[in-house]
Amino acid sequence: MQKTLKHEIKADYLLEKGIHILWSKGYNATSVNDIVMAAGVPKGSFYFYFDSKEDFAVKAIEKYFEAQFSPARKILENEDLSPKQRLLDFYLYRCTILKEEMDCKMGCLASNIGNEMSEHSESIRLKILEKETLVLACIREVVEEAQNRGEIDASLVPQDLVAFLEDAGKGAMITMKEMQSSYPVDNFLQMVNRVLFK
Amino acid sequence: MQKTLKHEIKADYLLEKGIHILWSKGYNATSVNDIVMAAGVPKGSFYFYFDSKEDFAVKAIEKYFEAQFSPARKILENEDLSPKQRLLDFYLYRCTILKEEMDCKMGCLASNIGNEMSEHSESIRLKILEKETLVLACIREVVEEAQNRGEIDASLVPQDLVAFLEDAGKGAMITMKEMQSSYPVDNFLQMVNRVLFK
DNA sequence: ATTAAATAAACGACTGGTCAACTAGTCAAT
DNA sequence: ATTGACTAGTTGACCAGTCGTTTATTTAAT
Repeated sequence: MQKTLKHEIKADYLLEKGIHILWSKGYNATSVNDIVMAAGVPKGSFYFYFDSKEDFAVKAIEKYFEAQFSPARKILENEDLSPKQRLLDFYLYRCTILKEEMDCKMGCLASNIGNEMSEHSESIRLKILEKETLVLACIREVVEEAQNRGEIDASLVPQDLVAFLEDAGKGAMITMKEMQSSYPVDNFLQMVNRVLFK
Repeated sequence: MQKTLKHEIKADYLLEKGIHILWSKGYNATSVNDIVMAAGVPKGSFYFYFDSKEDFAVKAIEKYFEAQFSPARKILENEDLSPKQRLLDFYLYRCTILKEEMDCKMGCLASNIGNEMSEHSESIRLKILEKETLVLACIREVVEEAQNRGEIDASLVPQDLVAFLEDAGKGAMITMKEMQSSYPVDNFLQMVNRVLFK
């Protein structure tokens, strides 16, 4: 068991170092060499901890979601605030991260890799789908709560509304990368306010 | 000048054959070999017609926009219909293309390449930005017309509305690829109707 | 004769992945 | 307590193949 723990720790270290490269350069432009060099680990070790580059990417996506979504989820589940306020805070938080932490240039790892690889790697596609479904479910719960309280137009189908908002955010993120400006994300936020408050 | 014409024709032929590969596989996963093999042309010729792979991509994006946006633009400029109806038709048309012609798997070349390459190729980034700005302007014109006629809520800033809709469509397209389902795009369309009709 | 165009071969660099040799530590049997 | 078998972990050389690009040369049209 000690071995297994140690194994996991080092695999996690590789992931930690590799995620940012994968995030910034995408899948195909990131080489196994890039990853092991960033981690200061010989190439052979990589294949002791991961079956393949694809396997690494799948695990990187998993780790990415855990790291990124956890704090956002806390906002969503903060019982001190009204559901609607939680939703607004949630989107504000995520947009702020996008803009500030990543200089409007990196977007979201899952979205980047998903767009690049969905057609060509089923395991990557399914992993992203799995995680995004989870995120959608969390948001939808709060939307339903808000509708029950009459804070949000109850004629909107929660699933559809949430899917639309997530997609709109996704698109704004990509345009943000293209423009290297925060305008699309700011605009998205303003529109979210408008939709949710209408 | 005859030479130049012939030159252009063959360059165009290369582009035509290469665009679909670039579209489907993305930039990094598409090799110059893939392109010349698809066109049945020896590799050396490629570099007679294009400075580099990057140059090829830039020109492919240009050609792609011309081919894809032209018919959509006609819908937008059809004076027989009201501006609002034109907008609805326009989005319906583009979504239909996305779903049917490409089996929910390919999305939009510009969006794919933009997301993959914006951070790493300034020439690609700027070309996409240029073309998308043009598209935005065309749509905005019709929105303004619709607002003047009172068909669309005049309190919405046209630029912001159009940017938001385009981004939402972009995001829906990516999710469509991830889900391999038309739901995101159908949902987008329904939401557009809701926003424009409100 | 001039020159655009076409071509195959080759370039060095790099790719994802393999592998046999090696180290260090564990544990059971002596 | 010491041994030897075993094993998790480590390592860099190496593989066959591909990458984007360049080149020298040939072909074809003017």
